[in-house]
Amino acid sequence: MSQDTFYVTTPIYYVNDVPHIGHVYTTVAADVISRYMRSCGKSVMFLTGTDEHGQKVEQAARERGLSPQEHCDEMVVRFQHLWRRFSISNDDFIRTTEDRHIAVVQHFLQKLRDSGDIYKSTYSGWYCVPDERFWTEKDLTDGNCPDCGREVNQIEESNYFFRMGKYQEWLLKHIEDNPDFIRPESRRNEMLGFLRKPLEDLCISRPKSRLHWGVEIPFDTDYVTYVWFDALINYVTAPGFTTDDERYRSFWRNSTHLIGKDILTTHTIYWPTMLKAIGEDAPTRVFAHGWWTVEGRKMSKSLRNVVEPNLLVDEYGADSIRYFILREVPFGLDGDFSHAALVGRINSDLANDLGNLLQRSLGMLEKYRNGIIPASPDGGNLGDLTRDLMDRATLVTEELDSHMKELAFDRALKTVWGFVGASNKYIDSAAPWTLAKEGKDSKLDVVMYTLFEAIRQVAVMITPFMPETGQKMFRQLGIAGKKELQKITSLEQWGGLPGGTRSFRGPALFPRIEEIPDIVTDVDGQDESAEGEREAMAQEDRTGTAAGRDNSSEDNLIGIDEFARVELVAGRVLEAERVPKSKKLVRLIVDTGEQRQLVAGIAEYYEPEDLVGKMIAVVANLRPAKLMGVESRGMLLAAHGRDGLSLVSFEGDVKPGTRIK
RNA sequence: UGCGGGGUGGAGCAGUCCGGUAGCUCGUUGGGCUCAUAACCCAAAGGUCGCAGGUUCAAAUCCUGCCCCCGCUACCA
Repeated sequence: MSQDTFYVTTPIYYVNDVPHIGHVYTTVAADVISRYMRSCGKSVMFLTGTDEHGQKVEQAARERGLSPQEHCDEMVVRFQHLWRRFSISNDDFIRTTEDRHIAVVQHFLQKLRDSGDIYKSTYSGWYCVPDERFWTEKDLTDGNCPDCGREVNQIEESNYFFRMGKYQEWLLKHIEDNPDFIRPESRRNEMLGFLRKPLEDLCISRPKSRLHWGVEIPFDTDYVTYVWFDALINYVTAPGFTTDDERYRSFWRNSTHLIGKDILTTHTIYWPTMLKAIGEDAPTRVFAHGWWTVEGRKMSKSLRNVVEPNLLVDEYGADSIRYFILREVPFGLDGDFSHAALVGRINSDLANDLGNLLQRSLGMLEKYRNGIIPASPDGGNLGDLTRDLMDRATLVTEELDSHMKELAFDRALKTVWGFVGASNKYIDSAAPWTLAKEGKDSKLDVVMYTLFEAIRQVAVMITPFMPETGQKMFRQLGIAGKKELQKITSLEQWGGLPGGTRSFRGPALFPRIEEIPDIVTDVDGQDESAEGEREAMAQEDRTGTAAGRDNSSEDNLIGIDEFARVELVAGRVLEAERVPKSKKLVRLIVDTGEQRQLVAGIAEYYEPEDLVGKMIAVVANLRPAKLMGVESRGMLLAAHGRDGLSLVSFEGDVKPGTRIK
């Protein structure tokens, strides 16, 4: 029974996030494996959804003047709509703010409480009021908030903790005994390494005074639960934990979590121990895939519009993108998303190899057999060429299956494309045009039938990856309505395609793309600002509040008020010396009305002694930072390009501390 | 600066753990075919496997040192 079920999940995406290629990647992978398993006749459950609790959501909602729930209801649509565009076939979509989920989280918490695995503890630490964040002693920068540099207060706080440490040995053994639990192997080793250190207990609550928008702890209404604790439980909520036990168990027995490599710890340490503590099994498999760079660079705000998923679908179609992201890079490794590579794949694999195979075959069928696929030749003199192709089909089906079970999507596709190549070669070797010319009708029947059965098998195999394309192919093969002939199960035996089927030649599956579209053209020439944008992006990822303003990325104009916030002053360099062991840093004491210490990365261009006495321009209200242990309060201005660096200076006499506008 | 990843024909990669003809895709060149989306099929050219030492009968692969690139971090234009 359990062998016939298959359960796969994506992470629940943070509802504030702007959907990007990473979200698409995980979700498409989950979709492909789901479609494949269904095609194999399994009972499949495919779950995705959104994580809707937490402070950032609360905050973003407040800024928009909405209730958190209203805010979520609006934001969630961006994911749901995108998944429709990408032909995602999820069976359920869970939102952590749904009653069904909240009930399970509370049940979970109560059960842990009852079994004694939750305890309350008081500790003290440092709290940054404006940031609403808690820091430990060692987080602090010069006694201030490491995030904003502002003052922090020592407070005492009580919270609930889950006795995670108690399960360390069990978990270690579980990982050792189940080599497939954490995949790929490099990630498994990483977690085994992680578990060499003692596993600490996990804080699972937040006082409502700090955070309201969350699942209330059932045994203490002054608290809500930690977002991760809430989020992970979605995986058992959806299949019916506590509400439909039979269904839940049948799916949980064969469960796969697909995740990005950044959330490995939560899924392979927190989650299994949480389940263990309430007497439930760990998920069967957690597979962590890699990250995408874009055009060779880390994804940044400016690059993001280059891979904005909706634009990609507009430009290339969902199937091409689905194919590319799974074909280009082994699942589990990092990869690069470049339009040149994408266009290369589309032209070479999809247009030339696959599309052209169908097109030329249909052309011949029309020419030689009026578009009707001849009857299946019964046994006898098939010839070596035909036999070879049939044998190869069997092998390919088997290979595909083993790759799919391993989630090795790239190899699965390579295998199928090997067969596409063999089919193209079969045409050349069998030379139907010669057979037609020479009037060798029965031989031509054999070749045409073999060819179309091969194409049908290709269509079946690629349908999980490219569902629209699969359907187009079935339509052209004249078997659009014959669902049984579209499933992997129909490949067990050669010859499913009925003779006498009328084909419908349609437009090319994938027209060649001759030029790389101009969504890419703004990629270059942004090097100067790449740094800042990278930072902006990182910031945004953390806060996730960019949704409203993200679409205005072209417009980087600021208002005078915004500029006015930057406090620029003139300053005289009093002292300058190299920061020991640094490559570029110079420590400066500058008189800007008051004396302040700056650290500037200009040592490659200026000798410290030459700087003394110079007037420079300084950003005075920059957040202090520590560079190689030396505090810098402000930043000097300089022009910096490929060919060097030049300090901004003044034309006439200026008094230190003079404001620059 | 620390940690991690990497340097293999024009491009992108595999091979490195477990030494022994250096492989794949794209591109290039030549040929074939004419059914097809200038597509398909065949063939060829093209590589000091980052550098320098060492171990070995034999090193892309093992050892030592060095150089360079990328990511996180760090050294704020």
